[in-house]
Amino acid sequence: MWSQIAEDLRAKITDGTLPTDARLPSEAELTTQYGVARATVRQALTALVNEGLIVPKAPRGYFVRHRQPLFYRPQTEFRPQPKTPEMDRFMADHSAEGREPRQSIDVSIVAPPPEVRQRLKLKEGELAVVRRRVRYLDGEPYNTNDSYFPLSLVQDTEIMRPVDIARGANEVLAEQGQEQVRALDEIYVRMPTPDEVRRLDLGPGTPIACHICTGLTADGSPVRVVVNVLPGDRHVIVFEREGMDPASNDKA
Amino acid sequence: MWSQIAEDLRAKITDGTLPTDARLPSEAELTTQYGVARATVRQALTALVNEGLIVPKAPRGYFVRHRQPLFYRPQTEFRPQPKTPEMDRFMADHSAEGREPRQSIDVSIVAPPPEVRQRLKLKEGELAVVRRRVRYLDGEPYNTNDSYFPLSLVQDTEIMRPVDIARGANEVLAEQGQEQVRALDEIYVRMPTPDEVRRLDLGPGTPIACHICTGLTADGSPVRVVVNVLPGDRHVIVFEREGMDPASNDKA
DNA sequence: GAGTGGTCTAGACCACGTA
DNA sequence: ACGTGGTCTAGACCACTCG
Repeated sequence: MWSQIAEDLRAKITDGTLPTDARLPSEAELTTQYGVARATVRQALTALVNEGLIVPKAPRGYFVRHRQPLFYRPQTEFRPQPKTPEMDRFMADHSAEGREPRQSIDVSIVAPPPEVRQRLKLKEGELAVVRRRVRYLDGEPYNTNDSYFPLSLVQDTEIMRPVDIARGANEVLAEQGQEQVRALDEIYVRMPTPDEVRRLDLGPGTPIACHICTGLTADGSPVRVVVNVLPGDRHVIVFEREGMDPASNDKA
Repeated sequence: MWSQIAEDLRAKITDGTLPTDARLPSEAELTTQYGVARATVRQALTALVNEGLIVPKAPRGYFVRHRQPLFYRPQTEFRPQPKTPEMDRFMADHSAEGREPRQSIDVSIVAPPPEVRQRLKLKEGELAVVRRRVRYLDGEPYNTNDSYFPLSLVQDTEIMRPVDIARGANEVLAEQGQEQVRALDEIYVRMPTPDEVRRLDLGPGTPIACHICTGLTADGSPVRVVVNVLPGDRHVIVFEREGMDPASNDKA
């Protein structure tokens, strides 16, 4: 039974018999060891791969994956904070720590995907400007950050140029009379699309958090939608709260 | 090539040719249709299952999975809110909406798992009280909520009884001179353990968010750790913010 | 060249719902 | 009774990397 083999190996991983980065027995070894066909061993190993516990490295074997808190990076994203002007916060946060942050920016005019179109309250066919970015840390892709703006609001502004905006996009929006004063954050958890796998170089068994942030003006009309894709193996979302009720929906 | 088959089917799902709940062609049909062996078709289908796109239903076929926002449930968890006394917020929130909330409670004394032990700053071997709960909505498991307290703090209090605590656990802690005034929230995204799959009845390809909340007193010592496990297909984490900087670490 | 995983074939038997 | 997916076998060839 393949699930038995998987269970054995899983136990050895979680109890430390097979530590991080250790090499598992080869498929051939496991077939003789358990006296089953190779496909059966393979099914067990595939299960562990999809659980995110191990990773197959081409012609060298299966290896125990790095444990979760690899990048134990408290994201300041969800902690209300004073503005950090002059520089993108991602860059500022991480370059202060001996890491090497880098990002690619790419600006284009697109028909926004449905989930963005709805949040921006655009009609079918209306266009948006998207600033698509991939952030890297020490050369590894860390997350993506796609900011969508209604084309009508930002046409001919700095936002359409594929470089950092030193003042921040909010300033630019404010100049257009579209100051953003409120935001709605939604976080979805799901498996990545093949596109996301490519863009972020995700291993198998790596789920992602999709953080969609909708920025609103004082009168409640949306002026931007930011879609962040955060690979689960590289992110811990952290925030602090003051106040009495810590356990969230927990009272007892 | 199995990835070609997967791509074909994936396209049909995302473009709506195969809508939600539609039945895919059977493995046998696909083998003749593509002229390949069954195992090859199977590999393609398994990939889609692990992406969370389809679900195999025992002897009836593969079906397109419900789309993400099944329970489009704004969680109030992350929005600082006034206390709702008298009743567990989970129950209050959802019974107000024609849903049927239910929860099981089970209290025990345990050696806490490492991630809890560290956050409670307990020494190796020190014990904790855990109130383990599974929340159900309309009969389906919705999430789990395990609250850990240092045994020394809550011995012989209401917290050790396996029933709702009307006043809320915070009140009880406060009476012990351990009022919680601050909290640290961490959210991890990963694939579930087999345990979690059982407890929450998770389908394949369903990642989870693990929300760990550490409650602190005024002097910074931890008094409780709550581990919430939120299945990705049943949760959208939502919160609102006031203030200028909506796009999180996004400035440009 | 040897060993690895990646892919594929062509069978087989089973449990299980549905008709 | 039949068709479904779930499991398993016993092979095969490949591309790749390593020593």
